[in-house]
Amino acid sequence: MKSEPHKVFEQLLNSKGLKVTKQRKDILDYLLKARKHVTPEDIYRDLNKKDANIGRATVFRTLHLLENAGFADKIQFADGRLAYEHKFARPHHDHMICVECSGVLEFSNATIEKIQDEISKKFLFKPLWHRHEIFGRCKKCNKMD
Amino acid sequence: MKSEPHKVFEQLLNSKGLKVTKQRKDILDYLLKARKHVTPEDIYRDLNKKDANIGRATVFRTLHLLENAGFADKIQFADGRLAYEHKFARPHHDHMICVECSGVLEFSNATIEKIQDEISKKFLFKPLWHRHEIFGRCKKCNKMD
DNA sequence: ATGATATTGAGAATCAGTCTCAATTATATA
DNA sequence: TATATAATTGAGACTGATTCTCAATATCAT
Repeated sequence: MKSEPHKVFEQLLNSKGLKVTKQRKDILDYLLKARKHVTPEDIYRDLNKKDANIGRATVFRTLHLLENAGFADKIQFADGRLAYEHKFARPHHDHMICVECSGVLEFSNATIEKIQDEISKKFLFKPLWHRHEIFGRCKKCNKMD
Repeated sequence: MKSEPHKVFEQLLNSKGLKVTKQRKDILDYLLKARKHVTPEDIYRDLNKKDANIGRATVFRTLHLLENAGFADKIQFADGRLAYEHKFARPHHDHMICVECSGVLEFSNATIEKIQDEISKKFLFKPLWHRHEIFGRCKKCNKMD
């Protein structure tokens, strides 16, 4: 049986006249099962380990599709590498990113969000999305100094 | 006569056993005079228009140097392009970035900064720097829709 | 001025991401 | 189910940004 996210994804594809392909399902699956942020290269490598072969281009194309549909979000590590996470049944949150181990902690704060909106309004700026990342050393990496 | 930032920069170089070269001074100068965020390519192009020829590698090397020393900050536009600004006599601030025209507005808010610190403390995360960018449409670009 | 050392620019190399295009696959409809 | 149409695919060429390599050059302490 299909999981809810797969259903929702297929609805999106149908509504746009796009096709439900094995590759698209595999990539969504991979994101759903990942316990952490994954890079496009992770997806490419791991999916090719198994049966299917899947091109790099398809990985990027599908990630953009998911991102634009609001089903995935990306973050960027301190060295510039991009990584993705799915957004199904996950409320909005921002990240603390360890500069040593690239570990990611999540946080969210209603007051910050509210102030952001007020600031935007004051500048007549229409916010579409934001990125709030705190870079530093996580508990573990901080100990080792 | 030398501006204060140049003095401070040369002190840094001396303290690290690095040399004060024409290229490094030119790049700092360029950043100090720029009225907006500039890309490495801007710097490369404009400095080569004049007398000096300066390599791309040197532009990147010097920007990293300035960034690590805390004399420059970078932001990233919606399409991923990087741009730099100097930080001399400029208090900390964050950015609103227009997804249409790449225009940048600055904001800063003490309450947000305070909450960030509290959150970090709660997670035993040692914050080093942060990036808080709101992407959207500026007043001008919003009108045109 | 000299010598030790850091820095430089040119161009090769790398890397992530995009593009092109012929072959393949999904889907609507007969 | 077979067929027609249009979207999708993977391979590999391409791009643009950044880094690397290295011989030539510039800085600086002496």
